[in-house]
Amino acid sequence: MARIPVAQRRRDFIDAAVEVIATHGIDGATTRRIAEQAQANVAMLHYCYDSKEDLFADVYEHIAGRFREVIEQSDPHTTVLETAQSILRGVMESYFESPAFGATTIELISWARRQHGDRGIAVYDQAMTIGLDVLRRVAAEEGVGTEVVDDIPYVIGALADGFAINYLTYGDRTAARTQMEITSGVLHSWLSERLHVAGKRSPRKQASRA
Amino acid sequence: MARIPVAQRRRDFIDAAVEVIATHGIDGATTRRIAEQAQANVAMLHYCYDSKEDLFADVYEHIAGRFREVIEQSDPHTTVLETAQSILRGVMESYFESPAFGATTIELISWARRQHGDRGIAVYDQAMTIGLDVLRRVAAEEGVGTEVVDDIPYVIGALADGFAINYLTYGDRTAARTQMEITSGVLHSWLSERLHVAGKRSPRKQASRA
Amino acid sequence: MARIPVAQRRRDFIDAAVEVIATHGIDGATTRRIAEQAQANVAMLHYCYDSKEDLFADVYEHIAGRFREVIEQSDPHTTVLETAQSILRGVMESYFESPAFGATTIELISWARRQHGDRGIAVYDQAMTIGLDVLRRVAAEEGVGTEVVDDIPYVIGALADGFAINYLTYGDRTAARTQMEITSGVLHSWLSERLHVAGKRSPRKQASRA
Amino acid sequence: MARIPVAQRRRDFIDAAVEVIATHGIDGATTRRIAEQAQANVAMLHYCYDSKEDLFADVYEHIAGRFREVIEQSDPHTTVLETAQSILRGVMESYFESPAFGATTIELISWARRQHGDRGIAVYDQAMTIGLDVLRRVAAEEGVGTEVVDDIPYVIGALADGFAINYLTYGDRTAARTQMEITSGVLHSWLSERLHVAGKRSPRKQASRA
DNA sequence: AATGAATGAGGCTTCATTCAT
DNA sequence: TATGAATGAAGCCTCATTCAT
Repeated sequence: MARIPVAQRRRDFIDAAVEVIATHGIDGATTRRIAEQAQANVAMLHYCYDSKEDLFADVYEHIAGRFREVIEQSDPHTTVLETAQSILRGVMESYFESPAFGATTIELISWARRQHGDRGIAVYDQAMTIGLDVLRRVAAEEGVGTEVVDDIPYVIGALADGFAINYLTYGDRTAARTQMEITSGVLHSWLSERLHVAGKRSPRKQASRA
Repeated sequence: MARIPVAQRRRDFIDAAVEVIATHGIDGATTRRIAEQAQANVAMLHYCYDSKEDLFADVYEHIAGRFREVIEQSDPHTTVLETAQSILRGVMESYFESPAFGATTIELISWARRQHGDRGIAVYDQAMTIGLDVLRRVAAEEGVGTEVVDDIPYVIGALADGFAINYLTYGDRTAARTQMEITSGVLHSWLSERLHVAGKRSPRKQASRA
Repeated sequence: MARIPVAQRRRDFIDAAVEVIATHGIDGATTRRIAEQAQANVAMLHYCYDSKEDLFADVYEHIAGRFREVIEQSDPHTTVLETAQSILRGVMESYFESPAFGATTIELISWARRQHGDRGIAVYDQAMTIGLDVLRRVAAEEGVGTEVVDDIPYVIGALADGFAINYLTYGDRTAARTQMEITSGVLHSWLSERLHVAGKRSPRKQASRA
Repeated sequence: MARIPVAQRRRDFIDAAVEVIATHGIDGATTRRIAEQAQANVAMLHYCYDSKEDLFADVYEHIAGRFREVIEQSDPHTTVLETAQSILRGVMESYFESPAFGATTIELISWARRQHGDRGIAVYDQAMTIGLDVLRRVAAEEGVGTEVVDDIPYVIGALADGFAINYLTYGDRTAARTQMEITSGVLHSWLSERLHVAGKRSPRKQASRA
């Protein structure tokens, strides 16, 4: 009935897919359910996307895009510590704001690993690389050796993923708020110590601490 | 075929399921594949388990059991810091030793959240509770206020889960070894600081630091 | 797009259909593919033809028309033997020149038999009748009894169809050239003998030889 | 219900497929229709065959097998002429006896050409080769140069295919009987002349006549 | 005359599960 | 205890066709 251009329809399907994946998981995200959620026909889905996998790839890009936004918005901060904190908080907040987004992210990571080995890594890597770039830029301005920041993206990622799994399992917003604080504190402790140690040495050449 | 008692058969199916879930994901873990991996018949599977879901529930318990073992083995340590470190390391090592175990865990967490909201929480909670008990016991012996350790299980869980996702995505053992060190270091920094702060105050009443 | 009159569009669709049927077979000849080949829109096809079946009926007529042309071009020859040879050769040459034409013919014969029992017969019959007319005219001029030629169209048809199937299966042009000679020789042998026998008898009443 | 072993079921499906292909053509031979004809379930079909294509491949072999039988039964005849006639008649009779067999053969030839280029050729070739072997053996016993028979299989094949198409189009058994006689006569005329010419030369070294 | 968007029907295939032996 | 055979439901996808512009 309502004649909607394909571009818009695609966006609808992506949103619908995020919702359905979050609720039913990757394997429960059937074309039927997604079409229903998008108030469309199963045939329509295949009019917009050649295959279900194509749709998922777009969902994947969509999710990755939101990560990029979150990370890049943390640019203006001045110190490495503040920037890292800002990125971690941004990511956790976006999980917090939209549990569907978080759940879908976790589901897609598994999906990507199985279906597209390299592709899954690529997007994950991309997020890491962008974070690293931001941090290095800040480090340079701060006069800190850029190698100091190399491990930070991994720690941020691990903490954020860990927070997400916990939040999604319990679904408790109050507890999640507290855990965001704790998680943030964990990053703060580690990074403060790390930067302090690095500061004592010559800013060049610094080995990663175990 | 050799007549195998049901109990043994069940164990075979659980092991087979772990392997298949790790390789093909939850959705790729079909009854056929699991039966094949267990060198059994599809009908046999339904002779041992009423439904696929029942089998998965058992798999879930099995995984939880292994976590319990890992945690409880960390009991003998004397300080809170050492105990926490030991638990985290133990969990990460078990992921590292058997990627199938790690992958299956991640898959099952999502599955449990969807299929058995409460049940998923129950098992997760159980692991947390056991960890907390161990830590409290140690804290009491160490003469530290037991509330200090309340947040530790969450942090250990988040760090371990984050490590697991990263490791499973990249599948790089060398990088994983390094990341185990980093992750361990993160816990150390946070916990040292936390315990130090707690020590300066009166051992009673201690707020979580933001 | 350029505004093309329906009549021209129809011709384009027919040509496109011939090409697509030859390549993908009757069942692979989808509206999409045909429209694509005709550089048109799927909806356009249904603007020109009410249904896919209608289009195929037109394709069928088109093919039949080409047969008529081939047969009628053999008119000027003077003896029955020469005329029959000319028709057979003409048909085989047209298969040889355009394998798409041959393949489509074979495909459509099956289609017509299934879809339009009578219609399929009609077109086949038409070609036979035209051939028969031509041969009778020549026979009359040659002073031979016209009944002698009654079976010739069937033999020509059978030999031509047999040649076509073989050629389309192997797709070997060199072999096909040789087989055209052989096929031609077969007709020659049979017809010479038949005409010789008929000549010896009274030109009236002649039984088909077993 | 009726618990039938897979081997038997497979045979049922093959028979059903022959029937359905004959009636609805290759493209009309859907799994549903075939299962229905075999009084089975669509899922049952996939229990016996991994895919529809696998079933068709078996149908193909089945058809080819019947051809082999027909050809090999013509072995005992003593002269090349009689043997060739016997083979041609045998093939035509089998078409005549079971129009479904004939129609399916024609349909499968197209299918094989499209789906399995080489495989289609292989079976066609096989039939030709077997025919050639039989003829050569007879020729040797008859003291005729074996090269004389090289073109005979092609001619038999072409005549038989041509007969089949005609018969299947008209479906007229009375006419078909007559046409079998005519077709047989065509082969007789050609072969007699050919053998006569070959006989006049030295029985060794003989070029194929155009 | 032309074309993007829409859809119900049906294609093949796989699934978890049950039945009969 | 064990296992071949059976099946309804549902998976993804493509088709011919129509609608609205």
